[in-house]
Parts: sequence; C-alpha cells; structure tokens
Amino acid sequence: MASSALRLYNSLTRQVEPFVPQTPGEVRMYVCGVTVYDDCHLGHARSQMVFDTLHRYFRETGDRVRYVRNITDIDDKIIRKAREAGVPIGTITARYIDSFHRDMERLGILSPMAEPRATEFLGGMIALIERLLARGAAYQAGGDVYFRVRKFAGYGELSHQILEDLRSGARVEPGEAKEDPLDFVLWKGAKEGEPSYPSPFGAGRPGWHIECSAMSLHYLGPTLDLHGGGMDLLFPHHENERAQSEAATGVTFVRTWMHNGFVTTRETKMSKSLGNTRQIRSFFEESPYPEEVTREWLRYFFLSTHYRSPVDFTDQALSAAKLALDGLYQCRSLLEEQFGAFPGEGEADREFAPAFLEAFSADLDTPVALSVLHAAKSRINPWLAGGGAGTPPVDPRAIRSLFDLAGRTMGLLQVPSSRWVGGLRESGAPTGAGLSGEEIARLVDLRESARKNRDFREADAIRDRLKESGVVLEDQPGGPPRIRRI
RNA sequence: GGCGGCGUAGCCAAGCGGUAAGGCAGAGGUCUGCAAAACCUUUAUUCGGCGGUUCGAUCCCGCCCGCCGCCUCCA
Repeated sequence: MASSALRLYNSLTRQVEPFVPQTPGEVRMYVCGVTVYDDCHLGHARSQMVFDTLHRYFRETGDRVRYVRNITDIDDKIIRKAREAGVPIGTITARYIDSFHRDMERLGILSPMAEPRATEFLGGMIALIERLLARGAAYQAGGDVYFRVRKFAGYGELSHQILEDLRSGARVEPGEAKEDPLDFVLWKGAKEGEPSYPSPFGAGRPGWHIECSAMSLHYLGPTLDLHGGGMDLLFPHHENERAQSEAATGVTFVRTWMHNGFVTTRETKMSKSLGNTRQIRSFFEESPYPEEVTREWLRYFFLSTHYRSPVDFTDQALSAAKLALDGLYQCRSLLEEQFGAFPGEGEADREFAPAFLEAFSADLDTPVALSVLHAAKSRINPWLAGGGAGTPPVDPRAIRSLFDLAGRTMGLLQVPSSRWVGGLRESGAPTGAGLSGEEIARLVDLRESARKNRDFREADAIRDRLKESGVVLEDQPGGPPRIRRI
C-alpha cells in the first residue's frame, strides 16, 4: 500500500490532482513509444525512464498495471529512409526496433504489457475511421480521409489553444483537399512508390495519430487512466488523438495526461532537427563504466530532476550524479563489511520507506525520494565509520529495506556493491587504462611489501601509477587496501 | 503574434503562505607514514528586479528584466 494517495499533474486541467484509476487496483496506462527510423537519443531515454518509474511505483504499491507502449513503424521518415537505402521499409523498421529494444535493456526499462506496432493494427484503425465517417466527424477528400476538427467541440482543450489562433498558423500542403486548415489526416491515399494498404476508402496508409487511438482502444478500452509522453507530443499529437478517440467513442479518452520535460544541451532542446542529440547507444559505448553502472548513473542523473522540468545535459551535473550514487554504494559496501552481508532482507521499514514513497506520491518527486536515500546514508555512516561499536543509530535492516525499495522503484543500487566499489577484484576485468585484474593485484602486493619496509616513496609511486589507471587504493587498518575504481 | 514554462548558494536541485531539503564543489578538523574513503564542523537573514495583498510571501497578484519551449516532424 502507498503511504499516501498518489497525486499527479494533469496537463488537461493544469493542476496536480488525486490519481484515481477507474477500476480500483488496476491502472490502464499508455505511453507513446518511438517512430523507428533512427537510433533513440537521450530525450527518448528520459521519457521512457520517467514512465518506467511510474510503472514501477504502481507495481510497488500493489496495482496491476496494464501498460501499453506503441511502436510507429509506418511514417514519412521511415519511407524516405528506406528509399534512400534502397531497401523495403521492413528492413529499416526491424533494425531500429532492435536498436530501441537494446536501448531499453541498457536503461533497465521494464517491459510493457504490450508493444503493438502500427502496421499490425491497420484493421483497428480502419474500423475507427469508419466510425468517424459514419458519425460525420470525418470526411473523404482527394483520396484522403480527414478529421473534421470543427465538429469536435473540445478541440484545443488539452493543449489550451484557441481554435482561431491555431487556424491562423495552420498550413495546407499543396494537394491537400481539407475543408479547414486545422483538419488532420486519418488516412493518406496511396502515392506512387510508397507502401500502401487496402481499405474501404482506397489504398493508402494511416495518419500518425490514429494508431494510438486504435491500439489503446483495443488493449485498454475507450478510457485510459493515464496517457504519457514528451511535452512535444501535447500538440498536435495528443490533441488529435483525444479529438478522434472521443469523437468515435463519445466518452472521455484519458483521465490523466502526463508530459515530461525535455532534455537540453546548453539549455536548448535536444532534437533531431537541431542536430544536437546524443544517442543512448553512444552514451553507453563511450561511458568509462560497464553497462550496469552506466545504467544507474544515467537513471540517477535523470531522476534527480523533477520530470516536468527541463534537464540540461552537462558534464558537471553528470559527474555530481555519479559521485552521489557512489556515496550510496559506499554506504552499502560498509554495511556489508560490517555484517558480512547486507542485513535484513525483506524487513519492513517504518523509518524511511514512508518518506520515500510519499515523495513519489507527490507528483513523482524523485529528487526528494533520492534525498531520503542520502538521509538514510547519513544516519548510519557515522556509526559505520566508528567501526560499528555499540547500538546503531538506526536499524541497519531499515537501510537495506529502503535500498531494496529504491531498486524496485528506481532501478538503482542493483549492482553488487563489491563490484561497484571495487569490482576489479571480482571481475578481473581490465580497467579503462588497460590494467588487468592480475596486474593490479601484483602492483598492490608490491606496494604492500614496500610499505612494510617503510619505503613510502616506492609505495606512493605505485599508488600514483594505479591512480593514473583509474584505480584508487584506500588503506584500511589491519587489512588489505580497498580497491576502488574512478 | 497566440499559448505555456523557467529564473533558489560556485554548480545541480527540492520546497510553493509560517519563516530555505538533498547532491556536487569549497574551508577547517578527526583518522592516516602521507593520502584516499568515512566521520565532525562550516558554506543562501535569503529565493531575477520593483511594487501590492497578508499578522506573515521564495511561495498569491501586478509590472519589468533575462532564458527556454509549443504553435510544422519531434520524447
């Protein structure tokens, strides 16, 4: 059970309001996935991570989550890319679907219940368009089918746009036969050399927005508890989805609309058209750390800013995130050394967990949740630093319980601390500078002998040498030094 | 032009009517052969500026300055 009821910011009402699913104990959640024509960048990473965190929170608090995330595998950009490469679109989409899945694995994103692809749901989309035509909410013109925006009274409510303002800025492409510039396409008539599919309105392919309406209807019914995506999907994508879904079903499409803020570089939105994106793949490949470490590093970084605020992707902030996480691992490592294991698996925690979950309840305030982790660390560390004498100031089992909770909800602290802090000893893996575990062990032994002989010059020289290779030695009283990589 | 967001210590970042969380960095100290790690102490009388409402405002209102986003594909 949650320590307190979840409250979420709803883009529709522009207010933080209690989140109450229509069926108690069950959450119907739909998040916009990606269009598979390129590798995903850090903007996609943040969005997926935000909703993954929410997904995990629902699971933690005992809700069944029916989570659907779509894949757009038919679209102008895919077609263009396939044409340029001289291959069928399936070649392009297969490649980038694999890439997307690999990225989700890198980021530690839990799988959704379903991941439908647009091309698998043509039938559902066509049925929905037929319903809209039958109700007069759509019309055929010039081989296309358009949604009649002025027939939907609530148009503009979600993005808080005034119809006339939108109309003045709207464009009509040459060849389009819209009744109104704001009308958007539901079905595009086939064009020479483009993939097309048969339909009652002629061969063609679906417009962008209709897939989400059709697929969410199929999996989750006419009313979703929650629909999420990046801020940039608010208009026109979500506005259009809402219009066509509600025009077809006559009921509320989405109870809570959530939109996450952008990832920026130099305070400018990261976007493909600006050419300032950083791919998830390249971030991982260029990371000095193993994938499991890089994963949590990135998660901590993104989760340390509230999901609705922009995050500027800077080396400084990234570095601070790594060091903060290191501190948490250090604490866990000390606990394990003290007890021979991380004590108290599964113990209930009345000390920290309620505060941690309360932060989640307050519109997913992950920065505050992270601060609870540090508060716990600061409570136990003095005792650990004193060698664990006397009664601990806080039950170590509560720390374990909290850290496990952070693992389940945020995907943090999942790496064995011995490996995070001094992994070289276990893995024998080479360091960034190419020293193998064996070489390190040999140098450490050499230094220990030098120290025994009080040849501190030699000992320090070896220590410096190791440090240049990214290996820091921490001497401990009466034992071998701790080996920590930086 | 229309709509919206942001501006909190050197940096990152919560709080959003009751008197400034947390992280990183910095300073001093304990420990150490020296370090490192850890620990202790310390670092914003103040929340872009000016007015207003209030017993009380970083939080509400108005104006101004600066930055950003959406309005076209975009997480």
